[in-house]
Amino acid sequence: MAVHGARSRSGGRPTLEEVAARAGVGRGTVSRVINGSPRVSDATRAAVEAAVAELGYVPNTAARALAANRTDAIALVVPEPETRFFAEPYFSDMLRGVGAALSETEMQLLLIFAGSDRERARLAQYLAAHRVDGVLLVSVHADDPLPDLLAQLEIPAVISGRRSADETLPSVDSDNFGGGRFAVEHLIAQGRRTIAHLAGRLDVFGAQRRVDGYRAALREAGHEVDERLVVAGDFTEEGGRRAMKELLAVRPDLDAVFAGSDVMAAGARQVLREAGRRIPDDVALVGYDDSAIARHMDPPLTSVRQPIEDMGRAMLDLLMDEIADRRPAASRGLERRQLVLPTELVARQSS
Amino acid sequence: MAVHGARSRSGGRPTLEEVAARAGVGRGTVSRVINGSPRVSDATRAAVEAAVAELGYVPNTAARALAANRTDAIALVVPEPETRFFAEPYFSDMLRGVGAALSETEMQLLLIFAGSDRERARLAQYLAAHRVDGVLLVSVHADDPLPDLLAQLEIPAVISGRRSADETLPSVDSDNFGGGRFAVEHLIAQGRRTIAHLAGRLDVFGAQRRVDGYRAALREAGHEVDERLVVAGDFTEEGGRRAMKELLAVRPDLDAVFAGSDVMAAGARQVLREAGRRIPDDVALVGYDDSAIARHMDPPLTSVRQPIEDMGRAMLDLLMDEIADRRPAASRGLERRQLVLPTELVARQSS
DNA sequence: ATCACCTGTGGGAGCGCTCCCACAGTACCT
DNA sequence: AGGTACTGTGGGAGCGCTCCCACAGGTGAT
Repeated sequence: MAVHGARSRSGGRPTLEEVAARAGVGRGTVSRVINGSPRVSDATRAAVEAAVAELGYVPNTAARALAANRTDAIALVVPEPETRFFAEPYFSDMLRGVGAALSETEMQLLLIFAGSDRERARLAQYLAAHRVDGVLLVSVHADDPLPDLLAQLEIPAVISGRRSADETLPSVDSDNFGGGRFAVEHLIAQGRRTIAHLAGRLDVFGAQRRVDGYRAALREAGHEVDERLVVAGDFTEEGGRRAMKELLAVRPDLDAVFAGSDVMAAGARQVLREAGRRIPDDVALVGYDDSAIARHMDPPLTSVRQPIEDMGRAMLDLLMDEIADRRPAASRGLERRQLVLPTELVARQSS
Repeated sequence: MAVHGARSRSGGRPTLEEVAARAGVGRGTVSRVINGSPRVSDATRAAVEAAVAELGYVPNTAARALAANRTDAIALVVPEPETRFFAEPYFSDMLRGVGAALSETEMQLLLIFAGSDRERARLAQYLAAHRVDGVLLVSVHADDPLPDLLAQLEIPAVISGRRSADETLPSVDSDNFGGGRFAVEHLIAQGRRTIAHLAGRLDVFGAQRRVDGYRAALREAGHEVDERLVVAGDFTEEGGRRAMKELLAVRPDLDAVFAGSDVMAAGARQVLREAGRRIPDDVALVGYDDSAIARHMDPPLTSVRQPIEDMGRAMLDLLMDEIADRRPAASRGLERRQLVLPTELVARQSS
């Protein structure tokens, strides 16, 4: 038994018990001080804090998680093939926002990719094991089974964007409708008459809303909406090229293009240039996302900016609320749990 | 005591004990099966596996961590203000490599930013609490105290790049010397005579090595090295502009520029264009990193590519080895623990 | 003085695993 | 026949916390 008593497997780190002995109090009292309980006298608290400092005590997370049945960790789940995700600043900005908000808490962040089937299976294991207290879901498609899995496991989750107009999960979205409208209003104000729209994937709700905004702006300005001017790309550069060629074939007289992403705008620019159209002289071009590509394009691309960092921050705040208020979910409405943040136009030389 | 017996705080998830009862074996045997011990008969193993499947058993990570004193988690620590990091594809590619390698293990990945002092303090807490089994260090400066802290806490770590020629940590680097040399050899092959170098921060070892490669290529080709042609930037666009102006003032006859990063090349391009130099006709331009910016620049930028994804993968492999082989560190040499991966030139229209 | 009720505190029990000792059973030697 | 050495198995002890019950000592009403 001496063997057991002496093994000290945790690398000699002090335990609660040792802190308690040092401070001359009981284990429970130290626990109370560590966890900020008010039911401790000032003198005792000071003594414990001194002992903690002297010993360099740091709580053992695993023991705490086991005893309290929580993990103090949340996951940011990216259900995309990672490639697309990193191509745009969307992800990094969001991560920055989350990170900033996170640093005000004791939570830690796990980054989980769930692009491949294999990664999906791993994720399901993680969640089933309740290794996180909550989940941030980024860029989820309408038919993704993940939200259902989360609901079934009763794991709090917040989604970025909405899957449809009647999203059921707590969510943080940006004003895609407004973004589309701003872009088109701007082009109209510049005197453009024939404005095309390179839409994103229409099964993405946000992309759909941008189209709605495009149409609304045209109508409000008294322009008629020619549906041939709306061609769906798939958010990629190649998709942008393809759609732009189609557009040019159908309406060679167009004098402005609003693309649903900067990457698609980059594809469109190539095609326009090859067709001998000057930007912005012959055709004005507006992108979406305000990414690095927009700033470095030639000419620099006018683009619609979403406050992605703020969205990340807001998502974390919402999630923390979800985790904290574990009352029966039905007792609260969705009103306060769905945010829509504003978008803005960043004008550059392409329009 | 009925109260305690019935509380089932883990949300009704099955425990090892329950699996054991179901399979008609002891706790230890189930543990052996779960952990892949060979000391279990085939029949028993099958019975346990059946019970695991029927019950949907998933091990409790916290309990395992507590009992075994390991966490099955590693951290990717980014000691940079996040901003710079995401601006380049470096980070995302590395993360992709790490992620790919990770999916072959049971480990989970924590992403930790340690840019601000506040974040640093948090990180120190994490590490002191041994919340991870190992650390991947990305983009560490020569004078960073982090590696020492890690060594002191005896936490395995692998670093990307080297802090100096005699790096002590296990590391994965790319061939910066070769990269610099390829760029300059390429320019010489194109018939360029006066080749300038926009260097990065010279306190970054990799940037220094690129300069060495630049000099070596010139010498090997019998060119003389004019030190006025080497100006240090700071990896930023603004730094690129500043350095390019300086270069143009000192040697207006230059006909090629090798920039230590694509972002600096973008800055240089602006200045060159303002000075009326055509690219590549008057001045050839080569960047470094082969980032998205390179592909979208006008004209598309020739750039040196590092196999960053492979580096990420290699870093994880090394780290797993470090975690596994916990023999006295002195018993192994550094030879097998420092990798240098090749770089290659991606030629485009700017040269 | 008696009771009720606070505040502050100590410590037992338990979280779900892993580790390891003990031991039954079998196989192979001398 | 008796040893020796495996292989496979069960289960006690323990990891370091949190939760919560028990209780001491004080305060104020009766």
